[in-house]
Amino acid sequence: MSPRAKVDPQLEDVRKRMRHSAAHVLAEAVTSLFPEAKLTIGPPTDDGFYYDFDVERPFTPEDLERIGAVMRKSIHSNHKFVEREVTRDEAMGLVKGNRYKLEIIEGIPEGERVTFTSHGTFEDLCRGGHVGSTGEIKVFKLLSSAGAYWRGDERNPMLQRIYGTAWESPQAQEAHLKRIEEAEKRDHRKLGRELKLFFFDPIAPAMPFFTPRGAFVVNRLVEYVRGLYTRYGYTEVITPQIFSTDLWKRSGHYDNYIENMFVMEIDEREYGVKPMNCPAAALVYKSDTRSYRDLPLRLADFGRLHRYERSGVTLGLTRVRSFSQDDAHIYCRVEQIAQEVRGFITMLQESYAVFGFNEARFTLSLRPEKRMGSDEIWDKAEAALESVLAELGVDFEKNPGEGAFYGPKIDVFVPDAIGREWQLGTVQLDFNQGERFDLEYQSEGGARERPVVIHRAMLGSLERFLGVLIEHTVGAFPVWLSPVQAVVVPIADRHNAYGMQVRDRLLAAGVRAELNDSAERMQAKIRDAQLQKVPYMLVVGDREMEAGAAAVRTRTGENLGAMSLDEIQVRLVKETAIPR
RNA sequence: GCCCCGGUGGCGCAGCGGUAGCGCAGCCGAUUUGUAAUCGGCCGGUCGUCGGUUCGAUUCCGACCCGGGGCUCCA
Repeated sequence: MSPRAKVDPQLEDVRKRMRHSAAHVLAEAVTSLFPEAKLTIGPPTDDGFYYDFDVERPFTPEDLERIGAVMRKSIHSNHKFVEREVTRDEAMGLVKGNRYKLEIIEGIPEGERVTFTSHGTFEDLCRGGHVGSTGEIKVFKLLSSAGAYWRGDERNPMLQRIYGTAWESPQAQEAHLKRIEEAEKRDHRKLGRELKLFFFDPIAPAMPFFTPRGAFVVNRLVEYVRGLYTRYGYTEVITPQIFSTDLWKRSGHYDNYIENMFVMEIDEREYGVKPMNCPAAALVYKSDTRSYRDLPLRLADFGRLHRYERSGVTLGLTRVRSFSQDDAHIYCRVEQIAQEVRGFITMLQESYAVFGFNEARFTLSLRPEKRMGSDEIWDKAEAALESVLAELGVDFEKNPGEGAFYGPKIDVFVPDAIGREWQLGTVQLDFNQGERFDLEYQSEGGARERPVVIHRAMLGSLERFLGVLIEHTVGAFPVWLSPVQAVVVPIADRHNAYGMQVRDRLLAAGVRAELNDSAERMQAKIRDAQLQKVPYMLVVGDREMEAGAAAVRTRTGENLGAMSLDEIQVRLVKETAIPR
């Protein structure tokens, strides 16, 4: 399901003007109800608009209602939007006392027009882009208010933002609100509880507990990745959880990342819980002498990571403080970068196709101002990444200056149910770790050389991946990932014994089957299995018992009719196999 | 970290100065039923924590913890 359907550009333009205009009307209403409010900015957004105000106190839901009512009046009056150009001095005079608007005017480049737009008696500094009159704002709804920093900088004062949505017709708005509602039903936090996959407890904030069902899914993902690793030439290591801060000082985390780490003191020695696997990988690399013949060396590590995320930034499974990644570090020569990245991206594409993540977005982040490593190596590395993407036909955006100080990277983003994008996969070249840990290998000529390190994760954090996967599938995992793959539904008590045989046979064949022998009616058992998104329901009654069969129903509501147990077993064994 | 909102049995909610109720789930009993909820009964809550106001607090106030919507952050 694509997060945003394409709409025709003309309609998009009308919506944008309408929403921008709605923001003006909102500002007008707030100004009339709260004369002391200072106006700042109010742009249209993808599906609505907002306006930020500097006010004495935050808005309450009741305020929003009053504001909405005043807006409706203004729209009813159908005031024309009129734009006028003013001189800078005039503009400064018009906004005096409002530091925000002054700042905006100061930011307008010399030679550019400074304009104000008015409707009725309200006027606001504005570069234009409105509908003809307020009456053209067909429908709108104020949705919420929230704090937001001026210019998005937390050192600046906090403003109060009001969010709204506006559409060309009540139907369009209704459809939009409906979409939001539907998306909420897919929220992985809600589904995680309903499907009994995971939960949180205040005793360990932002650290998920996986129940047997959730743990099964996570483990299954790991098994799947391990299967790929075998084919793609990786080996796996297991490393410690906690290291003396000596290691973090050496790796640079102590200087740059310590505020995000869990640190403790034991026996007068300071330790840090690992937030990343790389230093441990470096130690594994150093644990033996390495020759150019050993490269590329691909070391996978599913180690659990802990990061102290600031309170207020965590979100369900998608942003947690305890997680594990399908992480690996590849040690190779500069000339091998392209080959390694190609292999990785190929594997990533293969796996995303398996999960149906067709809308993945790739970004290529290039050298920042502050960086380490020679220009020559950056040239080679960036060229390698870019050529691999081009060669594999991957669409990507370039983000100049966005690379890490230690190397360029490719990130892969996938949207959740409401279109928020989450970074899952990543490949980061690292010219730093070799130096810091004094990593080397012996080359053909016997010289000691530094390997390049490639950090890479495919599914990324398994927790986050699961969260996004739940939203994509609405909890209906592919059969091979389903914690319960089939439920046997006896119609009456006299079918329970046979039902148990059916279940045991499937269990013996490696299918995760359950028997629902409760005193409920068949309908209720089916409903329960449906709600739990169990892919197969095997109904057994007199006829099936007689025939050594089960009536097969799928969670899509399809009734496949009676099938022999042999047939069912073959089908389920096939469908529950981990893809490869 | 910042602004706002919220925390009542496993889950979803109501109540809001006189120590709590509903639905679902669970348990027990009855029912034995052909593709999304059979009926009846029962159990279950120190109303997030700590402190204050009050004769009396789940209800009011404060602090803290946790969650949510945003902002910031995500070397």
